[in-house]
Amino acid sequence: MSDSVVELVEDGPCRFRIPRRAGMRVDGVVFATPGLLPEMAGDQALKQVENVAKLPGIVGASYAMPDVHWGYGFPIGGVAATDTEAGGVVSPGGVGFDISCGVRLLAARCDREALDDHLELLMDALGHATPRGAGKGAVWHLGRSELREVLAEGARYAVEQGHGVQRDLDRCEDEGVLEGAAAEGLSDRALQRGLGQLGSLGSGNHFLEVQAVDAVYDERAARAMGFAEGQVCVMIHCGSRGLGHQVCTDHVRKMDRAMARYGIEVPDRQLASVPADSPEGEEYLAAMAAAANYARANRQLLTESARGVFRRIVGADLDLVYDISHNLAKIEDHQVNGDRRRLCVHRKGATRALPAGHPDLPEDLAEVGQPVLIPGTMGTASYVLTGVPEGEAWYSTCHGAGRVRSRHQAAREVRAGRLRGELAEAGITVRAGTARGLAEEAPLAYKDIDEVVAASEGAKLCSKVARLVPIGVVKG
DNA sequence: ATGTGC
Repeated sequence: MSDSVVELVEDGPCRFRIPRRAGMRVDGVVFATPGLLPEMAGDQALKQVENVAKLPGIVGASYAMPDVHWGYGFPIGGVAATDTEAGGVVSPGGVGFDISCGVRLLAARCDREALDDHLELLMDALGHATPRGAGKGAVWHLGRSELREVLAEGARYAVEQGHGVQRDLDRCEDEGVLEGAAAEGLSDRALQRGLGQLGSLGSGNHFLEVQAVDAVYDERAARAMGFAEGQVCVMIHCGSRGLGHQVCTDHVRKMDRAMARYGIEVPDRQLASVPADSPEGEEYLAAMAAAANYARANRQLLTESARGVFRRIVGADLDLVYDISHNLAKIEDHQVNGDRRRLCVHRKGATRALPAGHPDLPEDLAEVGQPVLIPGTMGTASYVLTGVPEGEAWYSTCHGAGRVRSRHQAAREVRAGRLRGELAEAGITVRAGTARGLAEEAPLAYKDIDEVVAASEGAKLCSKVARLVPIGVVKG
């Protein structure tokens, strides 16, 4: 089909536009440098940006972040907001299978020199204390009633049960709990999968990493966030495991059937969606919130197990810098053409980035903005950014490096043993789940994180606070 | 991402 070629117009620094044409309700906007545009053979990411622009009720534009790549229905690295008061839809594909997958950063009360003598011991202990791998759990074995509490109350319930401190809630997005969660709406299969996985990493690109602050670009922000150059940090990247996956599967199926009743047609079945304020839409948002709460509690429990290891081996405590999701739909108020509107903002592989002065920020971050946590790959840097007042795309930015090689292709090209050696030479020690998993996550399978962050900053989506480098990696 | 694919 000739119309499958996407027209892309250069439209300012780090910015391309996909002009509106037949069926599109808004433009597509791709924040990237030419070198970061998807070029993997068969990569349909830009076509997906165009498809998303056809969703009922979409406002602004169909946005793509510099780490954009091909995903289920929506591209990963996509942001789309719909007007809930004007028939705007919600789509599970706009959130992704790993609901509320996200990143949490902890600052250790020690500098990197403190690890010199016992890094291997520390990594062995972290590897031992961190359940991981497909289908594997869990730090906390739950009963059914406890699971319901986790789904309703998220990290707040974990902290109430003694797994954490008040600051863990103060520094978590939504203070640790997304309101409006309804565990009753979850299928028995979703609940069953959630029972045995709370406090586990999963697999793929999920990790727990010991890092050091390598450079600080914004001293004032770093101080307020709670870290300084040379300090040791722990970054945890994981999500809602099998439970979130099952919630997505269940609701894609339901919406696929319900769509016709609302007169909704989408260019790709993977974009299955219903009005956000319809019974099916509200049911999805409530189930999604429950999965998001599970993800936050999951990261909270992994935090507690890492804390135990750090106290025992290093004698240092870990303080939460922030916890932020990059796979979520949220109901948010925004200005649209001069009017305050209630939007359903889908961020899939994209991170909320609130600027200084935003009312949703905790008091001690009000003057510097929300920490935006961007994981690199296991051989490369990670970043802490913050939102900026210009913040287009409903205050959103990138979420990571973004894949450029498929898992299959990476596994074919990379030998795990050799990769492990290269990482060791670079001073990075790895505790891997499987050799295959390690190869699939090799740095060469991803875009250059430094370029992605530079493009995000160049597009005025965020501003750099600090760069972190890996020391030890626990891989799923 | 995922008890790794209809």
